[in-house]
Amino acid sequence: MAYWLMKSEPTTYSFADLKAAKNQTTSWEGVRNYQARTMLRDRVKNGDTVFFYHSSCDEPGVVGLARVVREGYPDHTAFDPGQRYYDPKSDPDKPRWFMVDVKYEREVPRLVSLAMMRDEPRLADFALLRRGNRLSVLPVSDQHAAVILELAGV
DNA sequence: GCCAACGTTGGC
DNA sequence: GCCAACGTTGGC
Repeated sequence: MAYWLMKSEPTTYSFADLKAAKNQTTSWEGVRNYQARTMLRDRVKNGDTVFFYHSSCDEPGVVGLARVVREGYPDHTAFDPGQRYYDPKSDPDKPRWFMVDVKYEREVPRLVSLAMMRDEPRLADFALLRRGNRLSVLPVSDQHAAVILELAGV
């Protein structure tokens, strides 16, 4: 099983929103970056663990764990002109964007802030911490995942 | 609100 | 194919 980190702005969709969602599950829609798209389509698998990361907020960091419960399928929000994530170039017959479903797993005993991760030498080469990183879906190695879980008190 | 770091778009 | 302009992300 692999580990992933997925970013969400809590004002848009928070970990609490996921916990309160129907079946505590949501589709991870709206990813409009090709690198992230390819991961969602081809690499994210059922049962994988997701680190739920809050971005653009008071204390950015990993706030909880989720699990992948449905593998990549077309992101239909790209087909609807009324939607925020509409993309006229995505054709239902040849979808450009993909999403997965994730399910709430647990909160972490301690929020793992971005600052904490930056201070952790064992995370020095973690992609999230690289300058200018803007990917909203990131692979997390087993080694990095173990460190994050340790910092989280899991 | 500022700004660095990208990604995308479109003229040529 | 190049590259300037523009838009977005996201920390601070």
